[in-house]
Amino acid sequence: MTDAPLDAPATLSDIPREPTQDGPAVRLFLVDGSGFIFRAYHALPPLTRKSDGLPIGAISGFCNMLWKLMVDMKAQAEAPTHLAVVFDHSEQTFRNKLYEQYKAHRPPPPEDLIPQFPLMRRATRAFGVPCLELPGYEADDLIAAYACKVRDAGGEVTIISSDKDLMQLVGDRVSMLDTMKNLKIGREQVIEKFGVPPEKVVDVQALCGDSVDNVPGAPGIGVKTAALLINEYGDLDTLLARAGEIKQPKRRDTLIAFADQIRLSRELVRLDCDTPLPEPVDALVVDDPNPEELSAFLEEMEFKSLARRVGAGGAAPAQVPAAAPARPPQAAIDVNAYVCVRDMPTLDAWIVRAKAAGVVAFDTETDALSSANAALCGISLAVAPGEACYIPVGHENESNGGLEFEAPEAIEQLTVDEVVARLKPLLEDPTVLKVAQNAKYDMAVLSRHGVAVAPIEDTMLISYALEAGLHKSHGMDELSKRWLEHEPIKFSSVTGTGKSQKSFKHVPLEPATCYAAEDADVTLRLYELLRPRLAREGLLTVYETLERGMPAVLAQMENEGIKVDTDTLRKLSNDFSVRMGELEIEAHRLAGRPFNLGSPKQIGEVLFQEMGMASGKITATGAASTDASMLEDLAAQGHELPRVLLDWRQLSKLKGTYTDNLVQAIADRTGRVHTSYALASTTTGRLSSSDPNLQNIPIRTEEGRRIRKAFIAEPGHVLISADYSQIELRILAHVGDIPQLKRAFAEGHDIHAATASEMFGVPIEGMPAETRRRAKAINFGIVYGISAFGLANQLSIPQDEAGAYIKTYFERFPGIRAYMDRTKQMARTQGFVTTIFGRKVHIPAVKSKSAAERAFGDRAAINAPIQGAAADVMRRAMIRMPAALREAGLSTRMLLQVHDELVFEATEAEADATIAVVKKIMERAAEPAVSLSVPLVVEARAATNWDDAH
DNA sequence: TAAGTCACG
DNA sequence: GACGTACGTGACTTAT
Repeated sequence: MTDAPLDAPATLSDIPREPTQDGPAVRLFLVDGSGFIFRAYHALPPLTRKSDGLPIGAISGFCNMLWKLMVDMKAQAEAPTHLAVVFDHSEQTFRNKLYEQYKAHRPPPPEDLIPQFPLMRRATRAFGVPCLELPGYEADDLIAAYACKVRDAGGEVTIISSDKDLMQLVGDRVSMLDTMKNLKIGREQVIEKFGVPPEKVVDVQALCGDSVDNVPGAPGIGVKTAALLINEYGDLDTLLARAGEIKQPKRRDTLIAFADQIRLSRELVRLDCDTPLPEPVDALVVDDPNPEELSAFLEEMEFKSLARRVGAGGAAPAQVPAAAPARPPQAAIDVNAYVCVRDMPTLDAWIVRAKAAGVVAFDTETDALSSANAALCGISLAVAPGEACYIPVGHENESNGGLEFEAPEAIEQLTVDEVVARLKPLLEDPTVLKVAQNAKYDMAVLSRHGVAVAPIEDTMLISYALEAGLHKSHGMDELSKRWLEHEPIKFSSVTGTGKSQKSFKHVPLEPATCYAAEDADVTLRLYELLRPRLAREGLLTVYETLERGMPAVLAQMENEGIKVDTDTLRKLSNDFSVRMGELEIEAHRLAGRPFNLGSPKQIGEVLFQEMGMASGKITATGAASTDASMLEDLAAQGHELPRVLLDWRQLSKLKGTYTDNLVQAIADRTGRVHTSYALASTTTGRLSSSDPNLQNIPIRTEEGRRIRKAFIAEPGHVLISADYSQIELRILAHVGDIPQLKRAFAEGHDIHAATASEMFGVPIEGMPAETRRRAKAINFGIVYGISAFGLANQLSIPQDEAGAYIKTYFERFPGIRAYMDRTKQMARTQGFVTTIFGRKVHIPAVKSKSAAERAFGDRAAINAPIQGAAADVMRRAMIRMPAALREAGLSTRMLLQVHDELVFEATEAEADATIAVVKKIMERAAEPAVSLSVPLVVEARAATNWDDAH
């Protein structure tokens, strides 16, 4: 923890606030910035920022004190209307011209305080408070000038300081406040300290001087004597004029001898009301901090607990602390309050409101589920909680199957083109933040209408950055129920389900408006609720660098699609059918009866009951397993049928999952296959691909590769596959700090052979293939959270032998053990683990009552930082890729991502240049956030089909 | 809708 | 010390 253990208040938002600038009376708070930071510095232990050791003790205290002040201020019956923090300017001041020695003997500030000075100003601005400073003047001069100005205009001033030099300013409407001691300093307190009222403090100070500031004063005269003299003679000028009357010879002589020095001292301590004002008083009006700026700053400083407190307050209007349960956070969601926009003036009015708000949530409705073919039905906007509209553009009356004689009456709505044209400037306006739930979908749809939505935030990804692993879904319905305690209208309830389900374009405008506008409304509410948590929970950087840029990139990839060779796939499908038929006949012959080869249950009956083969392991439900490894075992025992079943299964899988369906998946619009990537479906940060899944296209078998060959480039183009070599093991070597592995990677050795060599003490040259295979299995096992059982299973060796390997591995690479132990520890104590890029992966299973589930959680915890970091690296590369290609003048398109591989389509002419750019971006993707201690290596190749590009 | 299986990293 | 057992996905088929 880097936070100051200072007492800080709970929240801002629940404290009633006076309207600012209401009436003429200005109530100004002026904070003495230097005073604040010196007190913070001395009050706190020397804290440093965890990530880089930057000293931040003073700035932490400063922030806590400032925040506490802001909260306390608002709690006052007559809350201040104006607030500023005043700083010394580091240059020489006019006092040095008067007296060279002024403040000359002051020791330099402590070394670890120096780097914190500039941060004070940033902190102040981050809290939304004006900073005041002026070259040639001290903070005290500015404080005096503002205090005089406001006081003379009939306002009130409170100076937040305990500096005695400022006490001369105290008066009827000017007081001081020592926030550390919670003391108000008024006229009485000044008299107590100086023995004179505030207006005579300067005279006393001129006499007694100040050793700290090197104000000379009169030698031998202290505060008591000075006050006595001033009270006796009325003021300094009178005293000096009548010095000869003083009875005590020493005092008399001193005052006469040092009269000039005393007058000089008075000039040095006197604060001048005529100091120019760098900002008008009006500029100091109290304002709430910009939550984003403040969050970003606090996160950068790594002030977690303050960020939490701050975020719980003003930044999140929707979040109500437990203290105020009676008041609902926002107006309840009322779907009947939404507006259906069907004319231009109304649309324009909403656009104006969105611009004024600076933030607009939006959602697109389309006539299909997958974005590849979807046409726009309408767009909804939300400009404030509860204030949302729906703009239909593509709704139609449902035809009655052509039974009517006349065409159905057209629906009165704006056209797609005019609405898009009108919304485009808003959606692309850099000063208006757009918010969407699963922005990728909306961006894909809109990009087909020539709209590049930016800047954009995604509530789904915010939830994912915050809580990956805690929930299966980060979909809007779940988020709404989870955070707003509101169940949105179900899509199926407006479209119907099953056979009678209709396209959204056929939904009547009234229910369509309720449904669509509610989505935008909910999205905006979720945004206001979740977004402040990012900074508060230290995940802003993760979100900004690993999540936020992805929707645009993926939308583009999905829209691009990839070409597949229909003929090849059809031929394959036929070929597979024929061979499956042959295998089926053979299987029935061997079984002695027909049975369904696709039914594990029937296979079990045939193999284990009728043919009497020994059943091995059982499935979760207690049935005898017939999976591939089981069938392999039986085949190895000399049985014929299992081999036939294995062959049939392979072909069945390939045909059913790939050949037939890929052809079906070709979109009419483009003639290409468009997958859909899920950004928030895995726990580790990986993507997933579906409809169709293009991340599991076969490659491991010869038959399978024939399918991969059907993924092709357009004529005159090539596909380029670029994949990270051993990225997970490289990350393991880095996080586990394994010198041998790091060296092997640095020198470009075969990592599995090097592992085997290290473990078994055999040279790499002439190493038996089996030895390397075992090391390879162990390396993979480690990444998965190894167990003797799992390794034994994988290698088909006895469990104790596998256990011995693991033991040897840990002895040779003790860093791995340490990594595993600390990772498990972290998971168990915090409930989550993190990647080197800061991504959080929650592992709730580690807290389970079941030992089995806990063990499962342990393994997931070991794997997540490795798999997750690899995913982080890939995301960074992907986000940077489009600009890098563009800047290189290349027209190359990124098409697919398969975890550690990217697939591009380039013209033949641009292939080589593309490979160079792609390799560079991918290999440097970790930088500058993380400096890996192993090189990242990318292998890239171009060919006309995907298989040959490997 | 669950279970079993298997394609991928 | 017992507990099931490599990590992360999606899609298909059968069976309920």
